[in-house]
Amino acid sequence: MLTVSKLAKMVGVGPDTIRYYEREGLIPEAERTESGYRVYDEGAVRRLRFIRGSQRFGLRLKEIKGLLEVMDRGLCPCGHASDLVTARIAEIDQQIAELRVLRGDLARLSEDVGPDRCTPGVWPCEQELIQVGGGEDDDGP
Amino acid sequence: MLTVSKLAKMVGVGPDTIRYYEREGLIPEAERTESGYRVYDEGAVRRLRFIRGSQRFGLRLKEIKGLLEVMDRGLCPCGHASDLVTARIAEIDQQIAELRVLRGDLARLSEDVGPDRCTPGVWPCEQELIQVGGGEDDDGP
DNA sequence: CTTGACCTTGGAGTGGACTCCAGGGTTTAC
DNA sequence: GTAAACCCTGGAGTCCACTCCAAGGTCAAG
Repeated sequence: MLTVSKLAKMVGVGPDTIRYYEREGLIPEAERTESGYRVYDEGAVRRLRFIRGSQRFGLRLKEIKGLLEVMDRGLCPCGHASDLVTARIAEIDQQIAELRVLRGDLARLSEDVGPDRCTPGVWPCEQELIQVGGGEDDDGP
Repeated sequence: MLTVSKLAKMVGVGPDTIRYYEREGLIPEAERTESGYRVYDEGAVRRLRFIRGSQRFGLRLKEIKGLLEVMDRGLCPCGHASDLVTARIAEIDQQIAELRVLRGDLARLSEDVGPDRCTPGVWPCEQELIQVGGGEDDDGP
């Protein structure tokens, strides 16, 4: 019989996290001892590992909850999971693309701006950072 | 003479954002009209453009505040800015690397798991998502 | 003179996933 | 028998950069 912090240790989270997952409905309300302590079995370990594993793949608790609800109805969540994963891949590609652009901008910036670039009375980085056209001035309705 | 929302429009932010920056000390307390309205000049436009420009480069308000404080002391912030930018580049490289790993994992996952992969009584994605070794069991102190 | 668009303030809410707290009760080890 | 280490609860705090709110004051157009 597992107490909350033994379970926590087994899956590599804090006890508060488990209580939080319970509050959020990701795991069912735990059985209790006479004195009110939560008790868990191997099923809880599996469930928590599933949650943590899904998180490692960048799924959000809300989405994981959806997956678990499908499983709790006895259905296979693979189709649903596959959709989530496909969507996440697209998001990641998007994110990587954005980061690459940003990285390019930063690299250019760091060439132009440095400790040895300072000119009396002028702050090169200010110009670089302001970047003309910074204001998205509305061009009238 | 610019009111808060005219200034806001000029730099492409909401008026609340400007008041927020003031509260946070990124811009000095604005001059006021007799009736207490904030009034701004071109300097405020420059300052806000600097803030927004720095944000586009992924700098955090706290860091930007640091840059502005250097500038307010009459010094060139380029060295400091250059450090921040270098650090940010490293962070971004790290982030891109992590995202690439994650993307690879997800791609593999989505090959293994799909609507047509379901086997009666078995949920392929559960195994895939659990990933053996999920628990960072402590191996003793 | 009225209407509506602005301005003021302090404070609360957002999202995501925890994390920590006080003020109790319980169990375990010595 | 007592001290340490656990458990419980509800609620608040964390980070970040806003964003929205109510309740009131002010200003410009017609």
